[in-house]
Amino acid sequence: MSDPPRQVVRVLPDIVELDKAFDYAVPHKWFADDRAERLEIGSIVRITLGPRRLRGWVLDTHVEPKAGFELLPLAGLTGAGPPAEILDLASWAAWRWAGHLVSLLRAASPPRVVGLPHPPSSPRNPAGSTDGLFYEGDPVEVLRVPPGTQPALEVTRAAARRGDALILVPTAQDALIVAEDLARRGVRVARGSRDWALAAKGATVVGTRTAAWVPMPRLSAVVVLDEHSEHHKSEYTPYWHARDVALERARRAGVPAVLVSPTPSLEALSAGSLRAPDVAVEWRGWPAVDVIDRRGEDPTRGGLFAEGLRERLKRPGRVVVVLNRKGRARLLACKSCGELVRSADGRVPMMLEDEELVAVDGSEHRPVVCASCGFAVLRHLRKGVTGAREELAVLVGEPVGEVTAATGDPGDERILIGTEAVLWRVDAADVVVFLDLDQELLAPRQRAVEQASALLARAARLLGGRQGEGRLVLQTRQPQHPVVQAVLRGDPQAVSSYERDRRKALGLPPYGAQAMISGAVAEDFVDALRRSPSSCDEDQITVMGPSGGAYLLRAARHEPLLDLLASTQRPAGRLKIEVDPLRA
DNA sequence: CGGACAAGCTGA
DNA sequence: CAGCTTGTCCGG
Repeated sequence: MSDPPRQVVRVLPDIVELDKAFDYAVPHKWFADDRAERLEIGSIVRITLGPRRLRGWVLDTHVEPKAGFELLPLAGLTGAGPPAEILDLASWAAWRWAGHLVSLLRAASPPRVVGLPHPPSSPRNPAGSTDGLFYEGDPVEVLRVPPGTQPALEVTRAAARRGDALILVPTAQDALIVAEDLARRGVRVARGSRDWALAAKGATVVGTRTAAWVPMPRLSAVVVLDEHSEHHKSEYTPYWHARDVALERARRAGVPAVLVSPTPSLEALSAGSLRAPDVAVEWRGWPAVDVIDRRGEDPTRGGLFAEGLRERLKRPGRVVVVLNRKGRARLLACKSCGELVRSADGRVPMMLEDEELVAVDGSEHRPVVCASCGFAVLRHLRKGVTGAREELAVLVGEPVGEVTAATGDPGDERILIGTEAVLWRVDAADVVVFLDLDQELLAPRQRAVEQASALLARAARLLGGRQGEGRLVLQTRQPQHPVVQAVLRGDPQAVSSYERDRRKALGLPPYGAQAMISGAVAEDFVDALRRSPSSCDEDQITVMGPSGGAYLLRAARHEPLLDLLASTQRPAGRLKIEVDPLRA
């Protein structure tokens, strides 16, 4: 009927579950104006699909049209989208986190319409001197910096001196601090995806995790601050990690990356080479620590507050008390010797179930007897934040404010108590108390040790380094635990080694691959995986579960597991896949 | 995904 | 057999 199309493009509609591309003709009149010319890979267009008008991304600008097939014309050209190299990066991420490309393209697209095109046009940030902060020829570097100092700004300044740098930070507050610091130094700064168009013209980019996707035509370095922070991980499926996206991006662009953290993750340490400061310097960057060993207490009374805690709370200044009691913390302690009831290897707490002790991960059963002294009477250790607040107010004889993830701004009480959320609601403190550190250390999660370290590092940042008056107070029955010893000595190395050995032995990420599969159709999907020819041969993928409706897949390496997940047809219905889950 | 359409169930 | 539900297929 109509003229044959001069140009055919392939478009991915913005519908997550569809996950299928369609071809359209570029309208003839787009050649009369400049729209055909400005249409490029990643451009955001409007299409007609069945009865619907939808947004979509151009995946390919020159597709061989199928003969004898009438194509619909594109319905409109909306604006700029992720450029070709970001689209490739998003495809890689879709594989890496077993998700739909559409979800990642949403993260990689400008929040508001941006006009076309976006050639690198503006004046360059001068690419200049490299100073010792970037090792040439060592593509990924892990910089361990103690929490109480602020050398992170030195790193971001050094990165910006190299040219356009991508700087990822955990929170909007951090982004503001870094961006203002650089702007004061005359650096052209784009604030993450909110300044998408500016970034696309060429600038140093500072932002939280979505900034990992912003176009940067002249990327020259990548920096991730507090790379260990869970803020860098997406809260929605697919659960992509900005640190890993940024590392892949740096690798592809052939530019150096620096991962900065007081407590580097094993993922970081296995991606690059570690640089730590002098032992004495690092020690000074951690606050003074008070460990209150609760094993020696009279176990018949005890409660949340050890003897001696009251004086520490009476120290002048802001006091923050942390009690993480959201999940079911099921801790038992011996009534005689006070030792926590744990599995034989000491990693997992045990609870009472039908007249016997069962490890919370089900790995062990034994009779109700304390393993350390043989006493057969145990008691529960429990109490929530609200109850604790009232008790604490009585103990110190002054009002105490309560902060949880759900409450608003903290009041003006001198003493605050809350879940770990309280550590993000203030920006400085004179005393931070962990009422029950054992709950963190023994949480039934693979990453419990790393997460506990991260909490302590956050607290340490609020307190400042050892030259100040800040005090970190830890109530625990495990004073010898590597996490406790590490803060005490201001040296996180021991935790890294301990965790590395443990995870290597168990084949846990990053020394192995995992995927947690849940949702209504999890069972169907896992059946399909089992039937897949590639799952039964040499790749050795094991399926565990279901436990609480979720399956856990494990493999020695990521590639075979991710390839299997990507190549298996997903049944219709709710399916959640989390690669290398943080909990579990 | 959301619609179109076909095949199955129900009611009187 | 109308009227409704459920399932499968398809869109360019």
